[in-house]
Amino acid sequence: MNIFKQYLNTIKDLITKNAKKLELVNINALSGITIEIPPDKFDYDLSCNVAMVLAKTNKKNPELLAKSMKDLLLNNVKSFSKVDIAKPGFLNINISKEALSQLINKIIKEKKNYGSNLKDDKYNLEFVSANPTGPMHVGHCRGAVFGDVLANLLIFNGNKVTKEYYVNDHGNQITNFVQSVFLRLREIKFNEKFKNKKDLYPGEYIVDIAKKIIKTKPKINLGNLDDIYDDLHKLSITFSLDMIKNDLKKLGIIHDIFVFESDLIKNKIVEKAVNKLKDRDYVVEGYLEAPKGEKDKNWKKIKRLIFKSSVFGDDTDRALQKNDGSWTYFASDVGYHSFKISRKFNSLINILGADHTGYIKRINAAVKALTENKATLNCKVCQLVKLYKKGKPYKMSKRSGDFISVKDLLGEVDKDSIRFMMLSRSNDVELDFDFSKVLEKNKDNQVFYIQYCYARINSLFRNLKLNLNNTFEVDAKNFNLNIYERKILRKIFDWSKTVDLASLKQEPHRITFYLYDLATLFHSYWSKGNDNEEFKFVKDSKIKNLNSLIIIQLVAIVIENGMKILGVSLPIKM
RNA sequence: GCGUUCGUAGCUCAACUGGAUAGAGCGUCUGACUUCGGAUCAGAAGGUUGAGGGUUCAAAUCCUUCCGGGCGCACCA
Repeated sequence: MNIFKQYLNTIKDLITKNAKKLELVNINALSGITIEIPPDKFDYDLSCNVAMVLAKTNKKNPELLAKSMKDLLLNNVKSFSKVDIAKPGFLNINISKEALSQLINKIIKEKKNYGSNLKDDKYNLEFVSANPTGPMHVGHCRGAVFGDVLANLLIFNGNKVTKEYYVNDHGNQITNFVQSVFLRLREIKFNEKFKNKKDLYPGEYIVDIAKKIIKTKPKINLGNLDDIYDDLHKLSITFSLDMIKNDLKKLGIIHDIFVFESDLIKNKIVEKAVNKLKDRDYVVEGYLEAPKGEKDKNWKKIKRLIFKSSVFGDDTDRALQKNDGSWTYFASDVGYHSFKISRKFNSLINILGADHTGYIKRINAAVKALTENKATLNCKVCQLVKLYKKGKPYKMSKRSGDFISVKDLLGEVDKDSIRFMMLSRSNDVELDFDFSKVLEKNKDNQVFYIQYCYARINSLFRNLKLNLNNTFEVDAKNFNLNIYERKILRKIFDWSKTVDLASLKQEPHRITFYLYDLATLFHSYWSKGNDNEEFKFVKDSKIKNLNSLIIIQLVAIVIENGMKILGVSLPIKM
């Protein structure tokens, strides 16, 4: 249930039907009208800009138009008890008591689904996709949480989502990785000291992988890498990926599908995708210009397949083949995206780290070329995370090189706090994460603040010996809400809109901000009873007004729904 | 240099894809509570939304030119 959409349609219909009466010639602009909660200082439930929008296209005075609309609304919409006009031409509306009680009953009925807008799209969401050459670090962590929560959000809003991880298990870096594992194996078996050469992976986690390989295949023949390469490749990737999966699991993240680059190549999916582009005349065999700026020693002028991505707005055309004729990373990714497209999603989403911004145009171009501009690919970029401890930059890395691993982070902070903090900023802004703050139990700590709000509600129900999960009916006869309850109720109505907007813009951080605001309203109301007897809602261990209790229950319902989307736990006692 | 992204209160950030007097938190200054209605609450001060120009009833938001920070600019992944 979304009351904004509901009443927006009511108003639109009414105005369309009465266009003549209102002397409106042009009502095309109706698509631009919105309904929202008015600013805090106005004591109204809804606010609509319709008069201002239509005044423009019909060359009318907005305030006069608003006046005639006001009468129209009051005479025709039963649920509106009051309509006023504010300065430039806003219509401010109050909903009648009867309608409000019905709306509340509806929300309580919907409960766990309240806020969902019952969309029905099929999304493909690719996220994390960290190279299996090493452990996950903090940079991956933000994208991981972002992707997972975005998936939860879209699912909550009614959609189907496939969560995918693309495993780059092919190419030079992987060859180097497997070679590093091989050398570590020899180190263990033959006591050959591992010498760190350029391009090899020195990290100690390679030793762990080697140890696991020896455990599963004690008799592995370490004479020559080439002889065992395929086997060793498979084992190394499996164990390395296990390490990543394990970190993800601790963060509460589980992917539906892992797609392996090597499989795409083996099964000719890359080749077929490139052929498709060839058929459409987006591929040429030719020469690329030498890269400008720094001179690249390895650069050779060789005839190769090139994708004309500049046709679709990319800065330059992109190579599909390397010097040796094998596919580039980009070519594989074209194959991967063609594989995604073949599975008929309405929308593809890629979550990328900030260092991949430059890649977006290229892959977008590929998707456009593959689908004749039909499919939509949306690349969301997560900016950097900077870690702090007590205000000082946090640099700790026991064994993973010069970055902080997720494992290190999980040793310092719990999963709930990490998840919440990763969404405490919009994704396109850098994030400072001071995790000493997250360990405090006060207002500084937003997770705590929201959890505490929920715990308080539970404590109230406990004291009243009532079950929070019970369904209560609004007492419509005595329906009088005080100003704090009205504010809370309006915020509750806003929940479905927040969910919808966050889904539409693919911005899960809106959920965290919303929940914090709701918690603030609640805490404020709660403490009113300290100053003023009138606002105490319990007397002699009994609830004074059932409607107050229901408002509070609504808060609990929305917090439950919201925290479930975030994947953050909600203790009933703290 | 090119691309991209951001620039909002002393600090960290919001702002419903153009709406009303631009909102929170931290910090500062006041006050309430002295404890399971508990780890909070109330109030005050704090702004030319980086700068200029444009579009309109209405701009932090759109266009444009600058200034400044991040990221990227492979046949790597």
